[in-house]
Amino acid sequence: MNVEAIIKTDKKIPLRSRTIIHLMLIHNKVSEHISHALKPYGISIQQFNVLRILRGQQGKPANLSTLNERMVSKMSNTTRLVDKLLKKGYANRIVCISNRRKVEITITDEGLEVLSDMDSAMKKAEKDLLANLTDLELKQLNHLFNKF
Amino acid sequence: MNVEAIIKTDKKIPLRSRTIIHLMLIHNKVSEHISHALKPYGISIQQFNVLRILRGQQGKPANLSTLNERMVSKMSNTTRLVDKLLKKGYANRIVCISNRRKVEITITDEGLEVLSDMDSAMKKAEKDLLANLTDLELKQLNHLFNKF
DNA sequence: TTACAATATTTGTATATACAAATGTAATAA
DNA sequence: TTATTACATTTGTATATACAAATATTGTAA
Repeated sequence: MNVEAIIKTDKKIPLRSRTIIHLMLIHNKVSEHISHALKPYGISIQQFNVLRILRGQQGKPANLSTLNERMVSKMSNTTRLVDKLLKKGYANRIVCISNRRKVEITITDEGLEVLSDMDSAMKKAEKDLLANLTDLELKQLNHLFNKF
Repeated sequence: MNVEAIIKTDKKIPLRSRTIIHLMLIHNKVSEHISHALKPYGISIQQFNVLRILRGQQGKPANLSTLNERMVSKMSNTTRLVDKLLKKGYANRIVCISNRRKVEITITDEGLEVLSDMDSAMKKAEKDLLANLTDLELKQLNHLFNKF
């Protein structure tokens, strides 16, 4: 993936700018690929992410602030994100009895089922995207990412 | 930036998944920082990017397909993106006389002026974001990015 | 010349997102 | 008890984005 070729410029881009642009380009590629992999399930990356968090709770309900804390990309409107999962029957939402300001969200059996299908699609997407990187290189990448 | 700490999990995440999540987290951080840097100018990253492309044309007008080709993140609706730049007085749009299906877009003097201010803000944002990375590390990062 | 396909952009529509304000509930202090 | 503040979520609104369909123009073949 050569930056200059992709954005069709013949100018030399300064190292820092180039790194940022490169990151953006790769992010686009990755998120497009993942969205595409999830498309058959009619679910967005964000919704998928929330489902995974709910499963990770192992039965224990999560409230909105917990979800927000654990989401990869925080967004201001977790309410409406959960709305969509409810409508699809993948999640339940009840008002918390001990503190009625809070809300308790759990994943349904149907949610668990589709999620496990999505997992395989996701694994495949990850494998495709990282096909040219060795384990060592992936570790180096993670190491460099730690410096951000 | 430790992935597990940020998404608050105590589970060990497989290397590939971890890399993808890490990338997403860093992208969020970077794009938030940049949006924030551009906020005083009331412009989005996408609009800023189009302005830079227009400047790169050095007077030569660009049409929509050219813009689309050169944009870092392609999007389906460059028309409306340019609309916003027109409304702000940063760009001009005229129908191409040799081929009236096409449209010729140029940057205005005012556009050039604000863009040069935005450049400094952008440079600063890049410097902040990459403060912990040496030139060698940046090169390594770009090298690894090439494998995507 | 007419019909058809290809090109370039625009418009419509549904959905997503950001941000601020509003709502409802609980905790605390006077 | 009554205000006041803090908390958790929801709602309103403006803007952004994805995708498909529509429009307008040009090129080409019968």
